[in-house]
Amino acid sequence: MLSLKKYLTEGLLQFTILLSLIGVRVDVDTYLTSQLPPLREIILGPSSAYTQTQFHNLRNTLDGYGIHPKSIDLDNYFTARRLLNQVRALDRFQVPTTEVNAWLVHRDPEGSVSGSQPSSGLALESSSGLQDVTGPDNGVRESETEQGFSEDLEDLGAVAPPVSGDLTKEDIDLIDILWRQDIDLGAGREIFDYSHRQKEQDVDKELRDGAEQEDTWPGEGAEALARNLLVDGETGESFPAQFPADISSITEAVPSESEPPGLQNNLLSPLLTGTESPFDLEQQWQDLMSIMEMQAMEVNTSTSEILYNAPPGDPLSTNYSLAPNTPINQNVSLHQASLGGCSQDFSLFSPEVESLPVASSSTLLPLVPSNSTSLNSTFGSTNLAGLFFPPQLNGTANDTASPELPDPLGGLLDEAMLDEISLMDLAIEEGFNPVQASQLEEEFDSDSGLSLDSSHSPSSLSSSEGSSSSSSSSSSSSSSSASSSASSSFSEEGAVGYSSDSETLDLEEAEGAVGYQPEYSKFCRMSYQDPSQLSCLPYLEHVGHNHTYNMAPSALDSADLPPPSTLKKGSKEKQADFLDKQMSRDEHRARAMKIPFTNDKIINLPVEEFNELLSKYQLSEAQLSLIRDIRRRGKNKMAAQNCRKRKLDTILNLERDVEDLQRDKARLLREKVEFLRSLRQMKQKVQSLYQEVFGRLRDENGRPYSPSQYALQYAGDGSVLLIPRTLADQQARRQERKPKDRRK
DNA sequence: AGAGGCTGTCATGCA
DNA sequence: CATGCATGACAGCCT
Repeated sequence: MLSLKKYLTEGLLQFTILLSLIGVRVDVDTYLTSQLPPLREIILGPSSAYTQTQFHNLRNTLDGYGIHPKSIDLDNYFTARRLLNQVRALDRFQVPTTEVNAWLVHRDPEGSVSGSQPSSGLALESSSGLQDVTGPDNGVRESETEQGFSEDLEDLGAVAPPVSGDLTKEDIDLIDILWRQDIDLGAGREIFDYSHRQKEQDVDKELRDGAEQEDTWPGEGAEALARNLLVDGETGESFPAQFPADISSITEAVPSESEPPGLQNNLLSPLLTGTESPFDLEQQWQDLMSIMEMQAMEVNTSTSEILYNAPPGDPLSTNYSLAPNTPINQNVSLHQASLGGCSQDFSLFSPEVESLPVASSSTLLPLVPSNSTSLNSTFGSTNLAGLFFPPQLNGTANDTASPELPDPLGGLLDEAMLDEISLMDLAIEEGFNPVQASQLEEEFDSDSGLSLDSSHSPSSLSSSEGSSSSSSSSSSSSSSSASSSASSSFSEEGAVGYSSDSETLDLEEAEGAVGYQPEYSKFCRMSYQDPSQLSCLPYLEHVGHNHTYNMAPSALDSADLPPPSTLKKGSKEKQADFLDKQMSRDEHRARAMKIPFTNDKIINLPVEEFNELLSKYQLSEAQLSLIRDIRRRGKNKMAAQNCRKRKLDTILNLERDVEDLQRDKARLLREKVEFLRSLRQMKQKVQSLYQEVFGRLRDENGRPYSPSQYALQYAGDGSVLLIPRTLADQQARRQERKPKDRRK
């Protein structure tokens, strides 16, 4: 009853804490009275065999380490593991927060520019947070508030994770509601991880029609182009174009502008639709890992230049002044440039220029170079001209619209992949593989649902622990309650201990000579039988190798008790025989040699006392030799047991470390996917903004610049320059060589 | 009967 | 050098 009460309390507490942490209020009384099945399981005790160990969880320590698998204290171990797992699982909900906090360190407080500055329309700098870029919640807000986008280029790297702290109350409520709904459907918490939510939303974006999409993108539901799917040149992942809201926000920041309705379509014609071929998951995993490593370097080298090497000052407060030495454009400043309507701007583009953005039905992503310079590589260049102008704008671009090479990451980062990542993560985090998970699921489908935790520990699935956790090895047919009582009494009595001596041992003293004392007393006293108990078990067969140390006395009773008739016959003889058998070889030898003290003393006494003891008796040389051998063997026996225990602990720790590392790996991978997704979106936005700004530039005569002749480029001081394209191309080539040289 | 696990023991090295 | 500990290897026993 005590354990039952503890179990109930523990289960309810955990459940309540869990729910409260995610914002769900729990009225325990209500549940108690309503007798919902899961809670009834908690109250009355689960019937699943997996939860048997919970019953003898009498000492609930939270260390979770150093538990010998053969120890009956595995219950504690399992409980601790389960609690730890649950606690660990709690942080999953908050992971994005920590990430964002770390990334926002890069934010330059001086880098932002008031939205009133029209030029800052490059909008890389408007005051709204980058969080607008990513995250379903943020996506909603983006359309709602039309804040445009945000942050200077230095912050581009910070776009990946959502700022949980920025979640509005509505968002949180929505999350809670969704979670509660999905909990009923059996969805795990991971579903509500940010990546999952984003995944879902992305899936929605891809699969749903416009009507459904309005649910998540209320602000842009009317814009059909918003449903255009863009495929990232880097990852190949298709995703919905988000420019409409962004661009409209830009145009709001430019008061003199009226937004031509056709512009967005021009800018945002989809490159590809999200068609992915079936793929082998494992292969993709390997590909993903290798590719990501490569791309990590690429991103680090390329994006960091443009994202983080930008001058700390406001790049746009001084922007648009032409480079003084620019041979052709020395008189042209963006400050002086008049901003015309976008439609006009684009109509004034050269035919090559127009061909791309206008052709919304084209399979080529506008602004994404289809020649060798992919968006990924060009984005890293500080040369915005090489960056954002489509190949059609370049001199070479018009030659052949070579089909865009599929990005090796394409398809790997799609939603299915993300799901797999999360699945794997789930499996790892829960401590068992998916097969086991499904098996467990089946079992708990037919049994108790909430008691699954006891088997989350991978080690709990091993057979050795199955026999050690309870008395089930020999009396497995006994009911759970019976076994629990048996094992509980067993554990309480500590009936087994380590000594080959049949004498009553002072265990404290016996263990005093052993290094691993606390654990050793629990786990390594394997052969010791209390004489009082031995008297009840006169027919134990294995004297030297007692493998029954895990069994409860009752189990031993039932297993080893002879028929009553034989027991009645000469029980004293049998008892003596048993005791005789129970003695170890050394004890027999000691008895044969008439050693006047116990083997336990021989083994466990400190050297001084041992020598003192020897000096008290007149012992022959043979006796002394035997005594020393007994002492040596006894100590070595304990040492061997310690050694084995240590070895086992090491293995278990390594196993745990592997799990942790796998969990970290999956998490990092997930974060990376998120980051890449966000980065991709930012690239698109910067790209569109480039076109936006460039299209509105006018020379002294009020005419637009030809994209084939001019390009925007970042200068070292943070300003944005309009330079001739030939110059820009040269610089771009130089930029491309640098990393190669570094690699050499 | 054989495999595999558990235990004790020995040899050896180290402190 | 004696002692204790750690550990690999081996054998015996058990399931």
